[in-house]
Amino acid sequence: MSTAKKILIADDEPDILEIIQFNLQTEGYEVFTAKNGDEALEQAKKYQPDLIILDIMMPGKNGIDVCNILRMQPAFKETLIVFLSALSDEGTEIRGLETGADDYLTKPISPKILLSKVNALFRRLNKEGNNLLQLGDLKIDREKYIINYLDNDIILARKEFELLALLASKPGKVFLRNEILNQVWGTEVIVGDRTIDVHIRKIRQKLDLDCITTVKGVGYKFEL
Amino acid sequence: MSTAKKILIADDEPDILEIIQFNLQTEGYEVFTAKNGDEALEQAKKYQPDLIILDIMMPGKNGIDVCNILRMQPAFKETLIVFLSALSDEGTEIRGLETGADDYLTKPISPKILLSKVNALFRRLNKEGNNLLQLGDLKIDREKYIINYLDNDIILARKEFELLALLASKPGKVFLRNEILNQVWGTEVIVGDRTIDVHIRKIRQKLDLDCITTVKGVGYKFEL
DNA sequence: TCTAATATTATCAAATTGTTAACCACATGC
DNA sequence: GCATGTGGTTAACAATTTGATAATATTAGA
Repeated sequence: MSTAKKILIADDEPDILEIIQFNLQTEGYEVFTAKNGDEALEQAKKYQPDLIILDIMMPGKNGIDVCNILRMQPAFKETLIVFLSALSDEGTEIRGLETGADDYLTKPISPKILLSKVNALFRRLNKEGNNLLQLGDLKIDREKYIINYLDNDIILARKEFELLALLASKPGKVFLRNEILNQVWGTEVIVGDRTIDVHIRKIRQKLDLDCITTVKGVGYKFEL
Repeated sequence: MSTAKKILIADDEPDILEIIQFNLQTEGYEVFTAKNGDEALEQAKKYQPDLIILDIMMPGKNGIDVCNILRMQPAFKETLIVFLSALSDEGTEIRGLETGADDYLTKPISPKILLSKVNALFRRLNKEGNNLLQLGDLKIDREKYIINYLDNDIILARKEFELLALLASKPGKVFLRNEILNQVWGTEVIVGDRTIDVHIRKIRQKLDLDCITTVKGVGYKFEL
């Protein structure tokens, strides 16, 4: 598990700052605050947050200025930036987004919705790359279509791979033969009784690892 | 330059569909539309859009259902999904975002703002600022259309280049034949079964480097 | 023990991909 | 206008892999 995500909030209204801070902390985020644009820049440099929530109207440098300054620096090219403003006119919102922000939210906003939006942003950000199951020494990469056991790549044919991926998607769960047929073969195709067995056999053989258990009369399950 | 980004819009109000379609097309996006949930699923499967804009209240399957169904399929795990709804109650919005959507917009919305939001989403998604890929001894310059291997320039034809550039954009990832067709050939053109193979063959030949692996029944992947 | 369920093995047809050559469209230079 | 070259697609066939089945052996459990 990675360390908690860091969020910096900049707003000149202490009340709002506090409410948001409380809600985000409750959700497990590490939160920093700033009361104006210059403080926001300082804090950003100091803590390198993963997400910055910027009010637009602040004394001194406003939010858009801050965003511009940040986006010019390589260190903040990829940082998530969200505006949170009472200004809801079209021009400002468009300008805000074109500055390179990832979202533009308008006050008043429910803390829960803010939280959902923040979660959605992080969800998208983290989606980069990793589509793989890690099960002990066994790695199943759906994107690369590779099984890796103890650093050895194992080549499975399509059906074999899909079957193993299915079983391994819920370790311990017993998949009925019907479920397996539906998931791997689809509902249209009809195949004989022994087809599943044969594929299971091939997986067991290639993996050389006792990880698929037969539950007689029911189905199969994956377990290390 | 890669092909235009594809956007699918699903809404049961023809007027809205048309306005949004027009605005997005003007901006250079390739737009598909659907009048209800089921149609949205069909179109999504058919065109593999980069972004899907879903109305929530639609006859038959509603937007949230559609999102749920899409997110369960590997092919749509990474697709951008945005809700656009007249429902502005907190519960729905939160549920929408937790379903795995990237944003939740409320009607009425100014076309310009929608455009800005869409642009912002694509901006974040495309980490590609770098027009040249460096992969071991292989350099791919998307701007100049030049491949260089061990200091030798290799001339590839356009389709060959785009195909290689696509595969190399995510080393290791297996690109389905469908994905390849959509990305390199576009959705309008229909080409025969062997076309991809022939191009792959030409690349392999010109590159004289074993970097493209066949995953039978699935697709191709680039790997050094 | 006895039986139904599963494992194993070999085999073969079907599906998938590789390879080559031919064809057409289009651009280029003469 | 005419040869020439290039890029892109397809057709035809070869090579390969896959996955289903049949036949048989083995096992778990009532």
